[in-house]
Amino acid sequence: MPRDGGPTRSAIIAAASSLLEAGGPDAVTLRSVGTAAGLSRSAPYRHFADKADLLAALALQTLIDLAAGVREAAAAGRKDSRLHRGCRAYVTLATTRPHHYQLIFGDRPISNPSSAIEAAADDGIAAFVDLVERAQANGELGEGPPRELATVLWALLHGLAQLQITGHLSEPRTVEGEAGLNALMALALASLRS
Amino acid sequence: MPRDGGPTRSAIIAAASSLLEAGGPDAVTLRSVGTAAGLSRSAPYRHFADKADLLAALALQTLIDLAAGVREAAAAGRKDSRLHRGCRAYVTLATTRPHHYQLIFGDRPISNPSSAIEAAADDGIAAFVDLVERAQANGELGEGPPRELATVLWALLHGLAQLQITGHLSEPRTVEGEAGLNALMALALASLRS
DNA sequence: TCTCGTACGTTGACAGCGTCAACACTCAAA
DNA sequence: TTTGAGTGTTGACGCTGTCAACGTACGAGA
Repeated sequence: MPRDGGPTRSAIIAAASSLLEAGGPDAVTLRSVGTAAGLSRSAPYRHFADKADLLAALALQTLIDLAAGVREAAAAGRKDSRLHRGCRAYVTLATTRPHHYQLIFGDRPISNPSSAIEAAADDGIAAFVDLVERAQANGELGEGPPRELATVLWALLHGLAQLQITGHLSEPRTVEGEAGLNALMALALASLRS
Repeated sequence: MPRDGGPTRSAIIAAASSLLEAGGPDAVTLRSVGTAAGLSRSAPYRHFADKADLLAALALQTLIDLAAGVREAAAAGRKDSRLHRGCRAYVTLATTRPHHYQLIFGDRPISNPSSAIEAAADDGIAAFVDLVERAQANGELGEGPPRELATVLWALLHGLAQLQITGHLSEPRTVEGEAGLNALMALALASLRS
């Protein structure tokens, strides 16, 4: 019976997170997670229903961090527009921790699509809606229903990020490296100007 | 030592494909694939280096089918523009066989990113470049480098498809069902008009 | 103070998995 | 006829997720 925010539970998630970042999904076994958290192999079962449940918790955390990162980057700095800063932050966060990001969009359905995950995804969309509305207000984006436009924006950024993560953007196809990815994003935003 | 196009190899791929479509990635074990192909459990090892290699072959086939489907839909019918038909075909193909589609963008890197996969991805981009160039010619899309615009278009469609597959598009967030998805796509294309 | 239930952690065990080694058969080329 | 490559089989291995059984610490109620 999982207690909500116990320190052991957090330690387990942190251990899984480190293993995932360092070695990819294959490195995350319940045994290695237990060991890395200073526990023994099936201790995670006291805090998570199964492995999928643990990974879902990690995906949830990633989703929350992503939305927070977008808001933060949009609010801070003044080099270019809020819209650009927010979008760049999303793609950068995704490509910097590719395995975490892939967790959110992996094939195996998130075992507990409960309130928490739903709320986090809603919050992510809300961050994009905010970007869109402000961009529309200052003429950076054309008219249109903000919620739907925000979804399109999310899809676009997600597509770019994942194409990059999976290596489908490399030369000789289109672009190279982070600079190329940013250029592509700028082109996309410019095209959306309408 | 895998022979190129042997019938047994094709049977193994077909068996894996059926299992994947019917039961998702967890249903695809080398044992079940062997059995479904009328062979025994480690027969696939005569035709594929390992499981990842088999799945890569399936991903390759999916990528090829995808590009062909887009070209075909773009060429046939006259209800709306080539651009719309091609884009709708991509999203429909992706969401109709979600597990296959997810194979292409899964976390585990494709083991043999060899000429074949590269060529298939290149060909997919080429199909989108063609759509973009024709759309630019008749004013449906604004100016801009076709190759880069095609990549943006691919990213957008991929994002929409995968958001849909993973359930992130359902109400109460944005849209519901295939009709909603198509509406979203139309909105995106209209926004790209520039 | 004693008791007891609950949350937490451990070890032992199991079936299923990917994988490889050893072996067997088939059949075209020498 | 021999041979070698290609193709298939079974046995066995270590690793994995998972569960049952067991131990322990500790706060609440008698």
